[in-house]
Amino acid sequence: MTEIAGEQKGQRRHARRNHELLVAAAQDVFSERGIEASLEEIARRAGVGIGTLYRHFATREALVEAIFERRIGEIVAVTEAAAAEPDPWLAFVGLLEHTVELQAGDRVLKDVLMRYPPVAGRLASARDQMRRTFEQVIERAHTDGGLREDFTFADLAVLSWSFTPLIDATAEVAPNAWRRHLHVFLDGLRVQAATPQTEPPLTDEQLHAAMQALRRQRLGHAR
Amino acid sequence: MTEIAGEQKGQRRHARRNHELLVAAAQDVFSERGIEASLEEIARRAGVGIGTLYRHFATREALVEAIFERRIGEIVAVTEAAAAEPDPWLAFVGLLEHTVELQAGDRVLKDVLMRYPPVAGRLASARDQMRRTFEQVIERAHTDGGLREDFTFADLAVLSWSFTPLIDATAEVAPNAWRRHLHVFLDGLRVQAATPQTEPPLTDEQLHAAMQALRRQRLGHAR
DNA sequence: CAGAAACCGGAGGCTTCCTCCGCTATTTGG
DNA sequence: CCAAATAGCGGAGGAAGCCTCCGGTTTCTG
Repeated sequence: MTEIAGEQKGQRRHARRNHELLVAAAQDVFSERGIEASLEEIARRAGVGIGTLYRHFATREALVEAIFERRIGEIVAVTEAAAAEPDPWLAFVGLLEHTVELQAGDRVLKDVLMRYPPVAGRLASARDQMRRTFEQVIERAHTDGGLREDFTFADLAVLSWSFTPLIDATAEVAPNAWRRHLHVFLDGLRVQAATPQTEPPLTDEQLHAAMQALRRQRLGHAR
Repeated sequence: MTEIAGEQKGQRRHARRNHELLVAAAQDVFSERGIEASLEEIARRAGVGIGTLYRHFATREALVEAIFERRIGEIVAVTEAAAAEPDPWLAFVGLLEHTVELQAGDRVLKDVLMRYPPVAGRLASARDQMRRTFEQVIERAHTDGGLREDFTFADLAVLSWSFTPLIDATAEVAPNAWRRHLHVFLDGLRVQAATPQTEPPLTDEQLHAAMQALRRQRLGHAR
């Protein structure tokens, strides 16, 4: 179904060109209007028929994925750079800060992380790589950084979702407000502050289900 | 524009009846399908033409408001009950827990708080009353409950928004997951855990603007 | 250079939002 | 008690978006 952008012999020149025009137009339109922008407008802006858009990208998700294929390397690089900090606690804090900064600075990215969590598909391997990085940083912070022991990767995922409404609300008026929220949370994440938790962390299965629920609930129910 | 449900002399019997049918149908449909459910379906379910729906409730917001007019007293009561706890810290914790419980337990309420923050309108006085309650509880927790000094009402509002994605994602799979998140945050809110904040709290104006941004950004931009 | 494969674009069916207006039901004045 | 007035009803219809389908066009290949 989905076109794989390869170097197919029989592929017409304009097909590739249209593919790129569409991705570029989608990038523009999504960042102006949000991830729910009209696909017809994207086709119009790309100077292409709506049918062409749908042939290249069978779903809105496919279009989003194509946009992120361009940027995913950069995102992975940011997380790995943060992980390179030698002090375990500072690495942990930096990783969180840079992750949220990325979300706060790019509306499309934020929407994607919220609404189209990469539960599967071509971006999955990048996601897995990021997960490993996060887990290493958490591990280091546990053993030698003063991070409370009961904090898991799933907690981190959940935490990153929680910033979305805050970022949406304050983007125009106080674009750094999220830092205040994170600061308090970080104070609660130090081992000295920790008080026994009663609620267990999400298991991997629960986390996976939660990501899918997020995806479903966000836009439209009947599909 | 909006009908004021009074005891107008010249008002026909069926007008009032339809008003109630619509509110009841809206309650049902919104809780089944979410706050974005089709208004035409609400009209169908109420056994009424779409035109009638729009005459009674000029906008979706008006319909939402009418639903909450029924429940707002109960919500205020919950917050005041929590505030009645004598121990200042426990009162603060209980207030937060009960507020989030309310959101987690009622999909429509959660959506409303997120998407239609009562920035104005008939529900404003209830909102103001709740704000006073919250501020009193915060004040008590500051002076005698071990709450960190830099925590303000605006922080609390922002905090309550932050639960939405978490609740959405985990409602089916781990309906108490939000408690874990809140627990960490509360650990960070104790004065012993507090570390100096660099980012100032939102001012009232910023909070107001943030609420309006939330309202706008959520569903549809051009309206 | 012609046949074939790949590709294009938009018409059209469907859904939803919201407005407008002809019609019905209820009320009220004579 | 009967009509004129008026509050209220309901759905047709325009606008916009989603997605499918298919006749026509472009590009490649032999």
